[in-house]
Amino acid sequence: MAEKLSTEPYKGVRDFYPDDWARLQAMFATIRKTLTSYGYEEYNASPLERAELYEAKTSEEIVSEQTYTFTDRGERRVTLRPEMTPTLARMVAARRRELAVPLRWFSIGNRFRYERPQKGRLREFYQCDVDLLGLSEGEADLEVIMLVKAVFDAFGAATQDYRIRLNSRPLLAAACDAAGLKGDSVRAYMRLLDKKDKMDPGAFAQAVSEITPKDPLAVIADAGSAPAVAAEKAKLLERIAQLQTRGVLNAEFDPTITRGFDYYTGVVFEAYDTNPDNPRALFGGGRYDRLVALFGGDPIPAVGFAIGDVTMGDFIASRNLPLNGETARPQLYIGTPEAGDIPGAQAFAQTLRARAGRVFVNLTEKSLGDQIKDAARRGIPLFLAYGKDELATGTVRVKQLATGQEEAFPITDLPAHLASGS
RNA sequence: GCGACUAUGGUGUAACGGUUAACACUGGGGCUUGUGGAGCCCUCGAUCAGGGUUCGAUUCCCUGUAGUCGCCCCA
Repeated sequence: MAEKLSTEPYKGVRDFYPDDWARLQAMFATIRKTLTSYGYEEYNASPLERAELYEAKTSEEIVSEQTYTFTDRGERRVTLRPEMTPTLARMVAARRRELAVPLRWFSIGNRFRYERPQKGRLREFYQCDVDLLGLSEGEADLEVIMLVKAVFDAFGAATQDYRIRLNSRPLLAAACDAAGLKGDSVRAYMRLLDKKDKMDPGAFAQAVSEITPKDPLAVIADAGSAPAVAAEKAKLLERIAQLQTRGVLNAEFDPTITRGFDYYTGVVFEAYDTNPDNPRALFGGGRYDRLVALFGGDPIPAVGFAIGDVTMGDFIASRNLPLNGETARPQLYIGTPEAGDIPGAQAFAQTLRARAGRVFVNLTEKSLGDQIKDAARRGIPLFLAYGKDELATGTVRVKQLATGQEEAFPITDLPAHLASGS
């Protein structure tokens, strides 16, 4: 070995040691349970996609500079998926005639972005994408936003812990139109709007005046002068009122919510942490009615959102919400007084494993006392020795490490629940 | 892509430009060969990399790398 290998993970990505992975899996389990209870089904796909999939709907510049893209040995350009929605649209379009719409689908997996890592942003992160496809605006939008609340509820978050801020792309478009904005200046204005929260009011007003004499936000505030704006605004406010009656009490209209992406065609929304120290978007999504049609055929309208593991993890930690991430630990440590006891102990363990026990057998030559210490250090709650004494008496003594209490059982009749942790 | 700050055993910290880089935890071993985590003893283990200044660099300077935080971007 000429040079020592680094133990650091690659830039911007994380290692998940068993405790870390268990915590992440616990988060996913909560989300998965909530979504499946609403009839949503899980799908998945390879993280490798053809680069054209992203080039089709966004600029080549973004694909080349902010994705992991390479050319394979067959001269195909390949991208590590930076998001799931194009993959979803591709999969749905491929089987559009055989899938039963409306589709309620979700997917949990990793995404890759080639960017400078910073707070809440890594080069690989996990995300859960939730989508409802095949229905136009209306009830589908409401259900999806109710799902946002359901997921927060499942984590034990209170209504005042977060806010759901809604806006409408058609409303923004109508307001920009009424203010006389066109083309590039619409884009510039939207970018500015997205940053309004971070800017002081004077700077914002100054920046707006450099783009347009008339601020579209003022048009939205006083919609009376523009019928198209008034209609879109009324529709959105009506939707928020409907959410209120369905128990989503923290939904509110926020005309500064834009979402960075072009494919949204209707409602857009973000769930924000109300903790002022963590003013981050926890969930984000919206309606995209024309994306599936990029693959040909009739358009399939869709609405959905995504939950990121980093921001959600920060939220859970900052609120001290419970997350039981230890369920996969072994529950029973079988000690072996002599090395010759191991084959018998393994056979005995096998009877427990067959009944869902999480159990392992000591393979070291440590003394029995050291084996108990070892079990305690590993956080395994139960210990039993399996050697000549047990074989002679036909009983095993199960010791609870936490209390030191022991209970004797016949070898042939050890309750399976002891080892399965329930 | 741009900028700021940071970098010492596995972890957390110390060391004025000057002895053998210190301490705690962790790890390994022992006291202790069929039932405990304590305690005591022993022990492994580090100056991110490369240049420069200097009699002498963990310390000062430069470059690189990595981390953190901003900007850009945000799917």
